[in-house]
Amino acid sequence: MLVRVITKKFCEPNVVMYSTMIKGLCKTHDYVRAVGLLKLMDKSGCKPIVVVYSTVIDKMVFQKGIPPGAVTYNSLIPGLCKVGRSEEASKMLKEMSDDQKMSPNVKNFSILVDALCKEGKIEEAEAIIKIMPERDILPDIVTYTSLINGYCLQGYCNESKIDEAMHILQEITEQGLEPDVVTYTTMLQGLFRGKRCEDAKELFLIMKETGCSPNDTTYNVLLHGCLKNQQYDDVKMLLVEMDERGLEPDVVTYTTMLQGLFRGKRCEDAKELFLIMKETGCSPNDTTYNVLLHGCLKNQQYDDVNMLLVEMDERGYLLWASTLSLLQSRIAAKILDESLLRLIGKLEPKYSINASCLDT
DNA sequence: GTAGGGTTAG
Repeated sequence: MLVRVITKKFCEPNVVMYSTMIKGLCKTHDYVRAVGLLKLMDKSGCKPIVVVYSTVIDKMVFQKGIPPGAVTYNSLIPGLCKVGRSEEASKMLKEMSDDQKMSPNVKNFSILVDALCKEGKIEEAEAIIKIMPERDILPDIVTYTSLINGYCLQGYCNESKIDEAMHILQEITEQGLEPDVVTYTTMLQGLFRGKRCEDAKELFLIMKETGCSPNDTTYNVLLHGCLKNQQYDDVKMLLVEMDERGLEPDVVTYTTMLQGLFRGKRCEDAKELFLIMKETGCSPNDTTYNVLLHGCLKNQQYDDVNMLLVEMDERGYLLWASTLSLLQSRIAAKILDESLLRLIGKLEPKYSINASCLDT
């Protein structure tokens, strides 16, 4: 296909190239290829994907009135969900189920369930799950994980939804479905969201007892949850476990931890963690340095300020406005020496017009 | 087809 040749030989195709090719395919009613190209475009991270998706979908279904085949259905249902048209996806899935020649599978249904849950339409998602067995399709662990996630997302404003998520987890386990690492991680995140740290720790133990191995996402969720809920003493424990399992926190996880420790006024722990981070070969980035500087300044820890500024300068990192103003106020108050101003001047953010905005 | 993340004044 042309797009593969272009990608291989020259460069990533841009949105104009994709759209032109997709339009051409639609003209010849080759919707299967058009949808295939849409998927490729989506994967490549081309931005206005939602608009193109909607255009193709409308051309196919609503203008031409072409009865979609199984392949088209399977591409269209996730497409409709992606652009927030889950009601149409729902209707399409019903049509598909009613058609004797086509048999939607658990994947088709799960995509819809997931989309509904993310839109907050839990009841509709549950209705879908209920009709699945009538069509001889059993919801699997992925289907239920999406449902649990749906409840957990609502737990932001309604903590009782977390209980409902736990209840579902218990129910499906009793039915003989085995929760996997994604299910547990989803539930753990929900429990932390509802500030239920003890329940989260207990579930984490159960998870490991049942032989489900936590992965790096699980640990990131745990670390984040513990720090947000001021459970500082668990951090070291979790880091040791990660190490034992050969998992390593990345720069975002370290920076999150540093920020959490500073917020809890655990400056010594934060400094120690920064050393560990460097020793393990995880390179701090500009956010890490700003978080560190910000944390030190707010906690009246001035010994390392000069060193951090020098390191930022060596790496070509800039100061955030908030960090800069903290520095300036400390200098004005004669807490920090004026001689720092020369260095700070080099690290001040410079504002410029982003040329790429003018490209299109 | 399912889970995660860092900046925002005193």
